[in-house]
Amino acid sequence: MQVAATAVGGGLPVPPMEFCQLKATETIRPADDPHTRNKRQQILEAAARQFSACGFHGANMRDVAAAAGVLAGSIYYHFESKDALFVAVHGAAIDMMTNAVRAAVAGIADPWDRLEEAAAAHCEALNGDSAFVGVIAPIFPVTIGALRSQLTAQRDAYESMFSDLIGKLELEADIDPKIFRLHVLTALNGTKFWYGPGGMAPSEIGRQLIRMLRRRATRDPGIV
Amino acid sequence: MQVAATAVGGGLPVPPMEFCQLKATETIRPADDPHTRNKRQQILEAAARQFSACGFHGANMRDVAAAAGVLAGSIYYHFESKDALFVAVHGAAIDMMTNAVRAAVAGIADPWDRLEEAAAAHCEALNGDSAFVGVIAPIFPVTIGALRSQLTAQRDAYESMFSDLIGKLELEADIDPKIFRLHVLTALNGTKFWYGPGGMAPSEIGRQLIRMLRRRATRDPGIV
Amino acid sequence: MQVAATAVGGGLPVPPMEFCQLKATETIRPADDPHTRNKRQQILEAAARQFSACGFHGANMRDVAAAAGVLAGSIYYHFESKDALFVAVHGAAIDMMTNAVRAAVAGIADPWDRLEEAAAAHCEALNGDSAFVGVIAPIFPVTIGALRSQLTAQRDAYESMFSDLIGKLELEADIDPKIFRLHVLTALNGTKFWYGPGGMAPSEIGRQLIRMLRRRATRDPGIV
Amino acid sequence: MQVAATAVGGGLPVPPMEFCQLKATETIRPADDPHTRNKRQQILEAAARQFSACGFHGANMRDVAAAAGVLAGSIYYHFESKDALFVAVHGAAIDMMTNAVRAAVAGIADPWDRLEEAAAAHCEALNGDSAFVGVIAPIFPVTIGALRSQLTAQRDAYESMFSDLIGKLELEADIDPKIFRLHVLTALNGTKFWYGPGGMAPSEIGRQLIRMLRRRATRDPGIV
DNA sequence: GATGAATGAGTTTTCATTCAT
DNA sequence: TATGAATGAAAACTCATTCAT
Repeated sequence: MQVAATAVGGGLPVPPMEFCQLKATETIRPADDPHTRNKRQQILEAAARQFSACGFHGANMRDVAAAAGVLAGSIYYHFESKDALFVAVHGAAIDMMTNAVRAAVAGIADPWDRLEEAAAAHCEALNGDSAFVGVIAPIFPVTIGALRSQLTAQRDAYESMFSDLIGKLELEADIDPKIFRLHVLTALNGTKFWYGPGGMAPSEIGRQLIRMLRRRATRDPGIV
Repeated sequence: MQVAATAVGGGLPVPPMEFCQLKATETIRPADDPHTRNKRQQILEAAARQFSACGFHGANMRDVAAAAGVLAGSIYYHFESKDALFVAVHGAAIDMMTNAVRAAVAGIADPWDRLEEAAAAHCEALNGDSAFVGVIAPIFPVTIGALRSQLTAQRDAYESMFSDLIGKLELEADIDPKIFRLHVLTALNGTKFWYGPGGMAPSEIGRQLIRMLRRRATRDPGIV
Repeated sequence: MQVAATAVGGGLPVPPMEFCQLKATETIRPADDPHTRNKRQQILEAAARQFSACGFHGANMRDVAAAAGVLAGSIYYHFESKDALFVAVHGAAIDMMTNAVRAAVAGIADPWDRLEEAAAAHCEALNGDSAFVGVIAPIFPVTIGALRSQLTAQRDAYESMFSDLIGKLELEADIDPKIFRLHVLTALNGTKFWYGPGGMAPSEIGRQLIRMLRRRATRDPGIV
Repeated sequence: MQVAATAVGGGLPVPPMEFCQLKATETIRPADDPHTRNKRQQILEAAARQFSACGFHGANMRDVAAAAGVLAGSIYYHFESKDALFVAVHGAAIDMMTNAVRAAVAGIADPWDRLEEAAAAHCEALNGDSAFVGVIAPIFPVTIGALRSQLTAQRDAYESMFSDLIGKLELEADIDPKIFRLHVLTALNGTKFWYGPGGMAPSEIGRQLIRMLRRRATRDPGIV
């Protein structure tokens, strides 16, 4: 199931609020759904959707529970607290993206090609069919102090992959690789706010970003 | 007073939570402060800081009030609701940024130079000394449905400036100007999540982004 | 209004549970009651009754609120938390007892007489018409760690009055004054569990305890 | 394992909360422990410790279960409800104390000596090495209505032993035997709130109370 | 006998909002 | 204009209890 923002007014659109407004019951999957592995997983997925759509503070446990087909109290059998649930979702999302990116770059040699594949995979995971990983992007600013260190730790390993990828590029002397990496990642994450179905495919959007940054001189020095 | 995120762990850092943890009283300016223009303005500024730091749902009226040196109930004389307060802050921020960008590009002819100045101004306003406009970036995902249309309307005029700026560029054929614009704006806004004092200046960070994207062929065709 | 335990079965009775079972509405005093000083005081009194009757964990904020004629949320305007409310009640109770005991011993010279008056006052305050001070006795065992230090501090001053009173007695050599004080105070507090109207007056019960302990040899050596 | 209150600040100390703060797992005895008789007994003991330390409302089934090495649901195979569990613990405690007191006074003739031995035994059982009987004292005030009659019934037999013991004393005419008994029992129970290891032994504390009350005239008229 | 998973009513607490003064 | 006090709905979380396995 895919929930995506539709660009409104042609500009940088405000993000999708569908879940926040959706009656929780509409998103309940029946217990016998073949895709249902177990309750913990269902809760994790429901939480991913709610956090994705509403942010940490905007999401509430009752809606998560309803979306997972359980009562609010039942979540606490599986997760210690809202914080812990968020950390679990975030960790799972990071894991998925790590796997996706790793698989995407495997067997590719050219540094710019590797980065392009990584960006495509990141964007695809973030906006693709599962959209489980939506938490990655939007919750940044509503994260509370207590969660910071845990989330940072989870992200570090993921982002070091991009550091490595970018470290292999031959960037112009006036480009700081760290600034480069941060701009790339935030632009990629930013797609969560404006991507909508019907337009360019997520992976292609990711690719475009890297192509914009790829200097012709580097890419195809002979012609220039 | 400036509150900025410090990059933690070398990766994409979680954003600054200083305001959320600051005792409200510490941010109260005495009513006779020479900088105090009036209560409405003070509330607006306090709200900008809180919304910036905590997001829409994470911020609360009592802290805004305390930071403005009034009681919670008093806000309602000046603003109809939390939503209205947010829209007012957002509108004021957009106005400031519009002015800043307009002033920055005035008198500059080259399209890429114009974009670079615009990006520098955007970044400076977002992360600079006043940082009033912080609301622009982080609260996207926690915005509730009822606010969407109002916020979108406020943004449209601002973003059309960037549309115009980018429309003047001679982009490669395989680059979609709309995707280009969205990537630029989200990357620029993303600086809110990782910029910290002590590193590169905000305006230089904005400039770097455009320089990364500026094709040598386009910028300086004679040499290539 | 007085709520007291009635001894059941002739033994050490379990304490009164009337308040726990009473419908909250039955204890609401109308807002125009002449005895009503203000809401904070009313909440304090209602809390004293609930904590007295049910203990710290057994009492709940909703019942306290209802008994004070406000909604549960309103309590938090006056008190930061349940803990803080309890500490406030406890402190007020200690103050009342301190005053009562101080007044009772004023102008009396004989050490045993002074202790007897103090015991009478303590018992009277604990079980008398107001019974506000009921918290003193029963909540001991349900006190949570975080409250311990605050409650202990409040008690120390009060109990040092008894230390002083007892220090003036000429106790037999084999009687430890500290053990003596602790036995006296717990016995006095214990009356909260078994005192009931219709029997001996509280002050007389307190007096009896001291008389039981007062050695004839000490009191009236000439006759023996 | 013994958990006792340490007097804090020199006054009537708030009671021990060690168990409430102890991680449940730390108190689990492995199932093959030679001291383990059976699960029911383990649950009873764990419950005694929790109720003792936290009171009826403050104790919770999950901690009792963890301390007994079972899951919360499993308790319900052995006991119908939390109330029933409490009644069982209370009954067992009363039985132990009854046996202890009966054994202590056996073969002793002098009424005051008999009472002194009974008090020593009561205090020893309450604060001694096993301290299983801790429930006796502190939960009084948090007992809920439904339990009253059952608890009272269990206590009656125990307390009638003290009635008998006291009935044999030749008390002064102005001392009411019932008041005397109640003061003695509550003072004895009160030791639970202030006794701590390192000071006087529990049995000696009990003895001291009786010695304080034992009139020299009555005890040893010839000498005086 | 025991467990894992859930329940649902209840807990304390928060917070946007109102309103008489 | 601003405040002190209150509201009431909703939040996160707890906990005794149930029940199929």
